[in-house]
Amino acid sequence: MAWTRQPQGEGERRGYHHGNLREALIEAARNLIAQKGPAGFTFADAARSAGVSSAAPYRHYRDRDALMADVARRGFELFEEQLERAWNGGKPELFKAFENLGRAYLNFARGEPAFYSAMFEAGVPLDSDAGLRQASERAFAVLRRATEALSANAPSGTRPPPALMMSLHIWALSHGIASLFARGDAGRRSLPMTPEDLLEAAVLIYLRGLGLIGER
Amino acid sequence: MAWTRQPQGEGERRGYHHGNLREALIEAARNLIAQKGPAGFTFADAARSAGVSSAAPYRHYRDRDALMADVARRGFELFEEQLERAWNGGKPELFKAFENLGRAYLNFARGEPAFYSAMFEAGVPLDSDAGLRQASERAFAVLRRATEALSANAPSGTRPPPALMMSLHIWALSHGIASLFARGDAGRRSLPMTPEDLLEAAVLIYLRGLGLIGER
DNA sequence: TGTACATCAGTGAACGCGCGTTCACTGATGTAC
DNA sequence: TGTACATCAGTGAACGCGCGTTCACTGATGTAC
Repeated sequence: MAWTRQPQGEGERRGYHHGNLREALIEAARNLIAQKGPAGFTFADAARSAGVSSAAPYRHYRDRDALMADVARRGFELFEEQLERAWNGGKPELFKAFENLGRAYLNFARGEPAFYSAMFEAGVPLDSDAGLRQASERAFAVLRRATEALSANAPSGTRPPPALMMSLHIWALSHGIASLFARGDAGRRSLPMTPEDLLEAAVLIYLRGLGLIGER
Repeated sequence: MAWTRQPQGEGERRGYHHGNLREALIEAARNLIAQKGPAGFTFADAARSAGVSSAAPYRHYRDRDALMADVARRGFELFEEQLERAWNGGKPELFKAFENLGRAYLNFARGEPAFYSAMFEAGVPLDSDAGLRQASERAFAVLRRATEALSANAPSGTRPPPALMMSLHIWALSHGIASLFARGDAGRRSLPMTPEDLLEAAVLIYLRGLGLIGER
């Protein structure tokens, strides 16, 4: 295994140079946020948790905020990846793929509470970093493409609904349900059904309201 | 003005006893959060900002978390009040009142970013305090009553939709739009329309999907 | 209505601790020849 | 292929600062008689 420059195995002893400290700091922050909330770690904590001296992070980040912004960026990249995989180009069937997309949103909030709060709640300004904004936009673009496919597929005779508006509605709906009921941390509210069922029902009603699916 | 025990005017000089430190600490926290984000203040900050020594808050709160929980509780109380006033018992007309309710949700997120993040994003566990949970439930109950009125008003011949589910859908939708596009802090995303228009359109489509309003 | 006393809600000084940040340094890596 | 050197990414010691928390205290308020 010599084709990666610094194969940093879990148990391996590292030398003077860490080799992948940037990644390690993001990973450390992610764990600490998951344990203690978005406010629950310091720059020094992250260094300690990555196993380096408290001065080392300054080689990579200006301060804690810069690290947080990078955590958010990584979060959006993973988010996009998971949404993309769930949507899968609309296969095997448009509505089924759309449902998978919604589930992926909820799963992300549940499985990655640290990324989720860094991305949406920690108060990281989107324009603090160009890469962050782009990553965020790319994730939303997956949703946008999906609603475009649905809109283009509107029954003949009906006017196809505007895809941008649809995607914003679906985004807000998924986001609301994820934030209130599906998040994987202490802020989650309990619910007399699964978040997935709640979301699916809402989407069905919404699509019916648009005339994209028939009456019950 | 002697009927309140400690009329604590803005410019007035206070004596040894503050008289209303609890309120002042909540107010201080609210301002500090609004300025510097949910993580942006310390217990000592709050004391300083309220004009008391750093030991004084311990007479009222065990620690910062307890103060935050109380901020969230106050937030829910104000939220309930504003929602209730907007709904106004469904007057003058059900759908108009329902629209007002949605607008009040967005207005709260916009006008009270500090309360909003303490209530929904700061990671305060709802069951950290019984009063907090109740305040949260009372706010939601306003929404619940509104959807019940709408459901009870369903056109004859159609089966009235379940009000609980409706209220959860509307809540999630409002919350998603508020969190993503209407919040009054740095996390807000820009939008090619007003959040109000986006929400109104979504609600109309949703109600049409439920058969509560006719085709366009 | 006055007085004595208990209780309450503040003060301010003190403490230990860990954070953020800087600095001269050093070991490891990359590269020019 | 070796060697010299520049660059890079770490160390660890040091610092000042402010936070959280405790404590004995004290001034103000409430109340019993």
